[in-house]
Amino acid sequence: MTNIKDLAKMSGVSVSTVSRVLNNHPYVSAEKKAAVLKAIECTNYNRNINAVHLSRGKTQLMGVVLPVTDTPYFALLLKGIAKRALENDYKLVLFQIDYAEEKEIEALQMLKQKQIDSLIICSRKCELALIQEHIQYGTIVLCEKTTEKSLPSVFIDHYEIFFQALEYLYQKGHKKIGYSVGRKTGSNSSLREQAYRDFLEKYKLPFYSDYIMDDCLYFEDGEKVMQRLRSMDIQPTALIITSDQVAAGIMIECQKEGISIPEQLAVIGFNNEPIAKMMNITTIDIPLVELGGDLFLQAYHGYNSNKQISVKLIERETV
Amino acid sequence: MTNIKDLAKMSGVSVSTVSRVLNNHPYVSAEKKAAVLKAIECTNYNRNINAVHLSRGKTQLMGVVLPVTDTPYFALLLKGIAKRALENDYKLVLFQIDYAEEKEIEALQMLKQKQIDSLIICSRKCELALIQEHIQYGTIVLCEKTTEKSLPSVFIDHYEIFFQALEYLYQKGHKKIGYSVGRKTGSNSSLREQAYRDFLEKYKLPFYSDYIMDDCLYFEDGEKVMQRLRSMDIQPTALIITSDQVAAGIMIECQKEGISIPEQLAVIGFNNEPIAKMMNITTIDIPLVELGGDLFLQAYHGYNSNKQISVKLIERETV
DNA sequence: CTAACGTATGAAACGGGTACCAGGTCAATT
DNA sequence: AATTGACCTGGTACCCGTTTCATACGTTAG
Repeated sequence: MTNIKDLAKMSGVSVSTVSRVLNNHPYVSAEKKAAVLKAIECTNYNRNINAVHLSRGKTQLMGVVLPVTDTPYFALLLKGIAKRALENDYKLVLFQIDYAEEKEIEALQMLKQKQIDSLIICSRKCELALIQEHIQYGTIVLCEKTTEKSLPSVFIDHYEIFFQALEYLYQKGHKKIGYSVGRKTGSNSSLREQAYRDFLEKYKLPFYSDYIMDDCLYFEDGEKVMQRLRSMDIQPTALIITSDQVAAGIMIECQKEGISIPEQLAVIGFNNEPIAKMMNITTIDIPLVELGGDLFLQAYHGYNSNKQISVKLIERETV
Repeated sequence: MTNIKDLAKMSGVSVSTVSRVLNNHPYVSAEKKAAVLKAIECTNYNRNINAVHLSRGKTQLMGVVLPVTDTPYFALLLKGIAKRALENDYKLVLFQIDYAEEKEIEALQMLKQKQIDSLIICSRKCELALIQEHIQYGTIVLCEKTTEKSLPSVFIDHYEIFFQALEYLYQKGHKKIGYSVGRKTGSNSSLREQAYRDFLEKYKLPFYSDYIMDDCLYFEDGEKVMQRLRSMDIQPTALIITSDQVAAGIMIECQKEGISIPEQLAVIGFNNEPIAKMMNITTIDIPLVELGGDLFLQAYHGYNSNKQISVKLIERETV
């Protein structure tokens, strides 16, 4: 492998000059530049980027932490991030960590070790304090409503939108409302539960713990939801489902069983995934691709702001 | 930032000894080791991984080239790759390149520049020859049946399975068979078209160019397919759709329009995505997660083999 | 008793760039 | 004529580990 020194020797200039040519710096005469370029071509030279990284202390690499990539929520988020990364010549290091906290910590380590310049955490498991400790090593952007104002974030107010969806169902006459989430822990789910409890409180409705169903991420989880519903003494008349594909699964299941939607069961989906439009699912429109793009840009520029993304309910035919 | 020299000074040993401790090499006395460890703790030391990379010439980074991440095919492939990466302490650099050839080349560049140790190309746009040129810089694994035997690959024989699906439909009485693909170019699609033409040839069936529909990747493309079908003079009685989610879209569209499946239109999906099971779609089962895992392992170990993954038709209720 | 080997340690070369600083040329301004 | 400043170039410190080589000590086998 030829290196910058070899190039310098070959083209009869100093390494500084070669470096200038490589980086398109000014103040290089046309002849020397040509000589260097020729040497580069002859030797099929390529910079050792690790040396560049070491020297510069930057890697043009951004980490992205997410639990899975095969649900529309994260896939679309990633799509948005990747799109902006492409535009800005940044590479992404993917931490698909399946909610394993130690791998999350590993991502933080990589920031500390300068292997990545910045980090986007789409879904967090570790303590905020731990993240706080690491912001000195690079920008970290979260995708949640942080109470810690010092942490940058792009987020959706899940409390607000969830409350709004509940109110909407209530206005439509529903008093027994259940909901599903991807996992019960996690800040978004906490906010949702808070909204749910506050809603029940407001209208003096009873709380049934089995109305909250977790582990609902995939299409086929719709089946599971319907099974759980069947096992309940008092069945809900409406469901909020935090992913349209799960809602779609529910609809297909209901169709098989002859349960009519929305007459016998109302359903509100989430994310406004393509399937929701197709199946006319009433849903919460979340601009995930944009959101992902904003996450990238915030990490890229190192802005320390908390940007809220507004979302809205789309009325279709499942309520 | 403290570095290895500082540690050496602090603990009264040489940098070599510190390096030995850091890398768990033998031949370090207990006392010195303890002293170094103490210094590491006191200073909250972290290795500059870029220096390690430069020195070692390896990065523990693997590139993954794919056009998009938000279709089940690629999402599941990625899931399989990511799972193995997690197990083997490798990090992935994602090149979500939207079929932009120059970005594919960039990935190859990164291999050349030693920023990544190896590269998985899930879907290729550039010339094989170009890839060939780069194998000297690191392992490259393709996800296609390569005629160039010198390139490692893990693949599905799309010719074989497509022909098999066509035969299956023919046995069921279908003679007007259309199909959809994600994009028309690309080696898998070429193999499919070859199988299609050979099939028509075998049974002396006419070729209609509009029976081949491209750009079908997403759920909502099912709508598009049905629109195209409507515009045809002679409509096919059966379709092979290279993604179950598109097939699902077609089913939902047919349901809206009162077209019964399989009576009026037979459909074979692809991938055996979760939605296929749920909607009872006859499909080609492709173990994508495993396939992804194998891609990783091949890249990881640098095997230079061509591994074929076997797939099979799953009969359900859409044919 | 000595050769051979395992253990322990440090010096220094090496990986390959970047960027600051110093020094020089030449033309334009004062 | 002297000063200024833009342009050009090279030397070299620096980024920060890894690894090889040389050295030295203590023990064991022959």
